[in-house]
Amino acid sequence: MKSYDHEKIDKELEKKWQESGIYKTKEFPESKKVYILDMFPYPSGEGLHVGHPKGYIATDIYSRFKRMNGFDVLHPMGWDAFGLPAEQFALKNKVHPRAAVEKNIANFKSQLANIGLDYDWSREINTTDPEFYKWTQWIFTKMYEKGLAYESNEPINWCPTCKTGLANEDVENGECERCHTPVEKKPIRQWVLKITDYADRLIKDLDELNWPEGIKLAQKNWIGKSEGAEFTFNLTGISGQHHGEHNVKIFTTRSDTIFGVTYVAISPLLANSWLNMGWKANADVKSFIDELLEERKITEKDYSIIPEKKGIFTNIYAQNPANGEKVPVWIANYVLGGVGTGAIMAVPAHDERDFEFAKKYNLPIKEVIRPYVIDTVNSPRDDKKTVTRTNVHAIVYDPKNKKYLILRNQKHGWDTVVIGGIEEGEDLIEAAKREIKEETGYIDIEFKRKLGDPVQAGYFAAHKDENRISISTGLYFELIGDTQVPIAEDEGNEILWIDEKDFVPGKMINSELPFWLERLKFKQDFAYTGTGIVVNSNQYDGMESGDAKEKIVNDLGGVKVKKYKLEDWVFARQRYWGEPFPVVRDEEDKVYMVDDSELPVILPEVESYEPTGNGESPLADIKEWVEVKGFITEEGKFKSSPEGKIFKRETNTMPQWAGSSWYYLRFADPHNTNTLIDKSIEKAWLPVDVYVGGDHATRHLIYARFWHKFLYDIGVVSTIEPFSRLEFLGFILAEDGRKMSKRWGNVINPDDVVKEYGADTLRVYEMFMAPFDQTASWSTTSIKGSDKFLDRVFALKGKIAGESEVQSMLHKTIKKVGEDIESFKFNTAVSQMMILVNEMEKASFTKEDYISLLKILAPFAPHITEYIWGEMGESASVHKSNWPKYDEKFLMEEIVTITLQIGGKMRGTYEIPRDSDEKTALEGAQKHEIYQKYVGDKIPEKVIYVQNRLINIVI
RNA sequence: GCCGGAGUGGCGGAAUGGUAGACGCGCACGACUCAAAAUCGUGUAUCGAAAGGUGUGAGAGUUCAAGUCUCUCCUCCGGCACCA
Repeated sequence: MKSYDHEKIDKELEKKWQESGIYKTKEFPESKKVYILDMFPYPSGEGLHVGHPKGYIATDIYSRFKRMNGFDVLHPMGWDAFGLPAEQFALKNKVHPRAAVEKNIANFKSQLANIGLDYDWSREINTTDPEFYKWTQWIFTKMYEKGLAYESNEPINWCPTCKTGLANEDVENGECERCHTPVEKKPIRQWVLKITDYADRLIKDLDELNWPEGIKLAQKNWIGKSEGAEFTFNLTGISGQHHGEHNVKIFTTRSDTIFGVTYVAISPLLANSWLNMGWKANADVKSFIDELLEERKITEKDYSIIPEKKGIFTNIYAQNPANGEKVPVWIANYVLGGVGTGAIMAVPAHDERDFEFAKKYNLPIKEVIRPYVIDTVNSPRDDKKTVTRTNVHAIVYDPKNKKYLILRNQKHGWDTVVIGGIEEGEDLIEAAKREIKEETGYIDIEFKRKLGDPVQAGYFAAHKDENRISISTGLYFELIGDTQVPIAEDEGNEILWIDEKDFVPGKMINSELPFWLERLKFKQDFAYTGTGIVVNSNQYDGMESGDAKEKIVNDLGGVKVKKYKLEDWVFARQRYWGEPFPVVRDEEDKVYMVDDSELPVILPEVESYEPTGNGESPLADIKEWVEVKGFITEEGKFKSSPEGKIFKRETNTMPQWAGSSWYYLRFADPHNTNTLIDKSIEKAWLPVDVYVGGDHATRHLIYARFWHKFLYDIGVVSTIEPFSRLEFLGFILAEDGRKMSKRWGNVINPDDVVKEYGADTLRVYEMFMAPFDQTASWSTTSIKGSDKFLDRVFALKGKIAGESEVQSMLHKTIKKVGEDIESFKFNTAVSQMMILVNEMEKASFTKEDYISLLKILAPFAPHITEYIWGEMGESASVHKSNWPKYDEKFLMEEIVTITLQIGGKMRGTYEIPRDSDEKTALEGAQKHEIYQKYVGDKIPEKVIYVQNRLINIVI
């Protein structure tokens, strides 16, 4: 039985807080401001499960904490209610989406209220409110004016189930992310936003954001910038009436490998367009193209299929602009039509895909990049001359004893493989065998294989006092007999057989060793895709990859190009429940933006809002809405007028992500009818200081950043990024480890938890159960610990005494809880308060101590702390009190416990006064029986003393 | 395949390079109770009778000292996926 009635307390206090308006945000911050924001929810019909409020509880704690520290806090909440989910819910339940949304919002609000969240509801916003979407439409017109919104008829992703076009971001593995139907390519008229114009800035500005690195990286990958160049290869042998240019453009990021091109490969799509332009290919080629195009249709639907590489020679040749060489042009299925120019220069020696293809069709492989390592231990020295040597590295392995043969240089202590130069008339293998014999005496060895092309290394050779550039070929031998002849010349080397575990970089001096090991272990035959020194490339020989890239592009007529994986944002949906576009067309189909004075363009009420599926929105059927009379103003905008001509409205609607791309601005100035946000208010409250939510790593968070940057460019906002800090939350799974879902019958409703344990217990448990950013499973038993904890806090009230024995722990706790809230480590904050409460139960404490505990617990458990606060006769509200200050002097104990280690092992502890010097600490240790036992009268070899912590006696 | 993140008791998890397992759940025993629940107390990594040994996915390394730093490998989760 609980010692307090949580149901009664919760209800009374929530009512009190609402009435007194203690969470009302000021229009302008008067002191330091903090804007803390949750990713606003889509109010689904299912209501909340216990996972949903986790982020809201965290922001609630954070904002209460900040408020107690003197900040003016903006902590609002609203609803992202347009879009497919709401519409589908409405269709299923045969209600109007607006009615469904209103009902769901009411339900959500009551559920949130149960948890004691401190939102200022006077700032509530809703993306489906015309006063809100007026500004969504307004932003669109500005984008159009700046050339960032355009119409396109290019084929786009189409979901046949949802009956709408989709953005790339809405497609997962070739399926619609909502219903998992394979998407099709369908050419329909679309509004598209030019997000690619902002691609560079979206990458660059990530640097300054305090976001989880993983999210930043995901965005970088999604934008997928690659810098390279386009080269033109002239074609010969292209027959027929091909009326295109007789050349092909290729895109590459590795211009430094252009001398290694041994064929050109084009995509089936490009081949097909050549056919359409009159290329007379032979029948085999034609049917092969058809085959590949068919295959592509399948792999576009199922992205998990990566078909075997195949191709066909076209009888066409392409001339390499670098060396004039004519190389065959192939059609290859691994070259994608939609990427780059749809054609590549193939460099099998340095690209794995080209390598695989070249192997299959017996195409030549030409090495042009040589791996290059600079020795980090014996780095080349500026003041020494440099000598280039070509040599062999003999790796000799004894399979019987599983050992490698090495030489240990006595003078320098180096371990090295057998290395030797190549003498006149010798081949590599002969040279290696001779060296092995001369330096180790072994003669019964068998050559197994060559370890790829040479590797170049730069190092300082101390024994010769010169820098060496060494171009080495690795050769692998196995020992077949023990016969050893006398060594020809003794260079002071010890001949050793060592274990595999010692034949590793770090133990061996050879900086080429990683290459040899990799080639020994994994790849007999491979493409080297790294960078290095350019070889076999005429005047570029000897340059480093990076320099060669630059120079080759400039010299050989390359055109520098930046490419992105990110594509422009397909912004129209052929559905009802979204923001209408502020767009009309005249009879010649010319497009006009609606004049600002006409905004918002209100979404009309309709009887049937089912999607048509023919690429038209349901709005197209409402003639009285679609047709509107008006005229075009001098600024080229549409204004309605009963006397005007007939125009037709755009009938697509905006996607779900439109409103959420800027909603955070509106919270700062939610009722402004003149402008999106007042300039001075924007300057005062923005940016969002802490943004909390999950999911959306690449969609919402890229779209919102894009819109924000645009609004910055047109002077609406004054910061280049919307969300300074992002805290990503981990989800709460059901007790069975699965997602909570009606389908599994494992949903835990927060209302039930609140009823059984109270809101505070729910809050404390959700914060305590795991680190905030980590996914964790709900536990119906573990929550009892949090419940018990609050009960014990309550019980402590009767134990207040006149003197305090808990000062040190209390101040330590104040410090830690504050720091942990600041860094979103709520689980350890709770645990620290538990430690304090445990101590308070055992020791005596004062009223002041107890008040401090209530204050630091208040953000986590606002109801019970406020209740006790009142019972104790304190005035006002605990939530209006100041965060207690901790005093450094209580953090330091007078007597410290020293860990006694003998030889690095923990053997015991003892106590000495704080800040004792080493002598005192050692004396303390020597008194210890453990010391006597392990050390006795022996003189320690070394004593390591870490003040106030530990002493380590090495013997 | 590539890029991230993570592997610690029966479970959730804690640990500025310095006593591994804090805190909580669970469990065991005890108290209270006719009894149970609730509550409180004690114990709880592992092997060992003990002394002591062993332990943070596996293996190496650096260090007086490694869960923590370095390398190799394994497993799980997330993202991207023939991007030239």
